[in-house]
Amino acid sequence: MSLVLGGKSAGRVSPATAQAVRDAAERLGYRPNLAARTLRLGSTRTVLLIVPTLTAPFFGDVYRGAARVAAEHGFGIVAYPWPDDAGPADSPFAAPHEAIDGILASSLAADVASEFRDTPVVMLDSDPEGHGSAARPMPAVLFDVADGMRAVTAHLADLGHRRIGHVAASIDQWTFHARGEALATAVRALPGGSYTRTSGALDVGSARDAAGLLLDRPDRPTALVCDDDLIAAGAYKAARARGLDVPGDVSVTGFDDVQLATALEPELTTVRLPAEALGAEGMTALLTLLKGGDPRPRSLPGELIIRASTAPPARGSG
Amino acid sequence: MSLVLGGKSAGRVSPATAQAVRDAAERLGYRPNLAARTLRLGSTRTVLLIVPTLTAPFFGDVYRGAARVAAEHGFGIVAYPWPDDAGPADSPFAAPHEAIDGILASSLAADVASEFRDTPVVMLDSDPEGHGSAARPMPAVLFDVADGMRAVTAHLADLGHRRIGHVAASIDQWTFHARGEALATAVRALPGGSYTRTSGALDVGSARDAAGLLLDRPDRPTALVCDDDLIAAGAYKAARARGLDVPGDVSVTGFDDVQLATALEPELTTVRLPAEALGAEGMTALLTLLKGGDPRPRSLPGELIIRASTAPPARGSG
DNA sequence: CTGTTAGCGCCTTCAT
DNA sequence: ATGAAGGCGCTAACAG
Repeated sequence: MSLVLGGKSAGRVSPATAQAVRDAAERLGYRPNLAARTLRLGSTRTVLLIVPTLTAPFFGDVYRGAARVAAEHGFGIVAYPWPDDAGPADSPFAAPHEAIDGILASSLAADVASEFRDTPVVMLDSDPEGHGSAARPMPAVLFDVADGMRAVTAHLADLGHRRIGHVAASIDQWTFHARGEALATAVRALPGGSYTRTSGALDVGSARDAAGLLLDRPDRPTALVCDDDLIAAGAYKAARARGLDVPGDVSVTGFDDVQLATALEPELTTVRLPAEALGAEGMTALLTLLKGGDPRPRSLPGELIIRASTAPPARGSG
Repeated sequence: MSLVLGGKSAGRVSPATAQAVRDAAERLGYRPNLAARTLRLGSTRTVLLIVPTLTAPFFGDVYRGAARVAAEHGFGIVAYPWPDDAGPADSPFAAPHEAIDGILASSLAADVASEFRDTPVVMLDSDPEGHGSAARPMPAVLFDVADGMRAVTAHLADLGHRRIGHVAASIDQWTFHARGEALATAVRALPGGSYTRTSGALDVGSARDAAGLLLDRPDRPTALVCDDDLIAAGAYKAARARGLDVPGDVSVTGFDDVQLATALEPELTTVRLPAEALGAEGMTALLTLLKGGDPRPRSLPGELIIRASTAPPARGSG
């Protein structure tokens, strides 16, 4: 009968019959029942993309990239926004667990990964090292944030900066840990380089206060490297509140290149991350994993976008 | 046997047996199979939340609100980011259609709603009137954007503004049409009020150019009302490029109160929309719809947040 | 080459 | 108060 619709008709049913069946199906508005198929096959051909609400600007691009390669393989993707303030405690996985074949977990806190022990998972922009009791590295696709931070440092060094302040995000995510380490290393490797650091929550007010601490030091940094673009907006405010010009008196850099970067005045020098590629590579890795393969780790380079928030340090302060 | 797990054991199985079964289930790591249950019941207890990628700032809050009331009724929610630039043409509904019980469609373009003729749907912040061939109003929960625009107008009028320019988003969404109409009406109702308007795409550059057109007019408006916060950022840029101070020379207002509003300098006067409530009310309406009821339309008021981007017009220009 | 059948795991009905 | 059985719609294996 309707095994035509499965696409298995090749060499089974006569083309004419096949067409007739298809026509009838179309006419009656027939739709294959997903639940029955899932029950029979034992797989849903659906993967769950977990994103943190807070870091959402990317989300659309990551989804698009993942959805594209998923579609090419007959998979669908649904998104789940992980509550920002939630540890692994309140796992909302009542339903999904049985309803999906795999998980793409983007930018999660270090220890939530342990939630999905029994479902294939690829970490995106997240700590590949397993945390908690049974530490075991997991497949991952990362942004090469270290390379991005080195590019930022090199750019500032070229301009003549040596005293560099880091306004960090006090968020327990791999990406921020990696950003901080890479920056500290790069600045300290600079001849005469000095690295100072404060941190705050991921909102404008906290970032302003954190940046202010750095700007009030006697040996005030000539450049503020911020963990992301929103923090950079806070740094702008701190500078302005002290009558300091950006970039005349302090250079400021961001990270991520979200829309905010060009909304600010002056426009922000920042690092653009290939979010869509992250989603696509992640889905590719998950597909490999589901086929029993062992996806090799990938790291996607960012791109330094130089705008108007960086300039040579004022004379006498460098 | 395991009908204990269905919670139907009350008055059927002895408590001791029930407990024994539950223990065994726990020990063996038993999980009910979702696909089988779905097949049997014919419902998935899952609803799809469709959000536009572009207007995503809200998304997290809408989801949270919807998920909360969904969970209270044993429903789960998955998110689907609708491609911004897509009309109804490339419907990606191959899979979801059969896998869900209902749809919450947020901030969609006017004509995409016709896609889901055969699935219960509640429109969020979207045109409740059916478009296309078979126009039929659909259940909806809206933001009372008209009220918000009236509040903006009243605030500006109180400050002494009469010549008000509207920097509109040229996006075919109910919310923007409604914002525009409400503003035009409110301004024209003002004694001596004059309303002028330009529009552009939803990005900073386009908004800057659009706002610039207004600022270059001989009878330059003393206040620029923007369709959303991002557009307001563009208006700031246009003003600054012309040596005009905000709010000294031009007042600027936004809409939505996203994070950007406080990242800008000066901080933006805007209208805060209750996104979480939108999600919650929407889910409640959908639940009613699924039970065969007829949810009554709701409209959720916003709140004018007065910050530093509005001030009385400069003397001689009002 | 084509049609028939068993059974995926669950819930509901009916028989004990 | 408990156990047995049918069937949801699909696909893969098998019989014709």
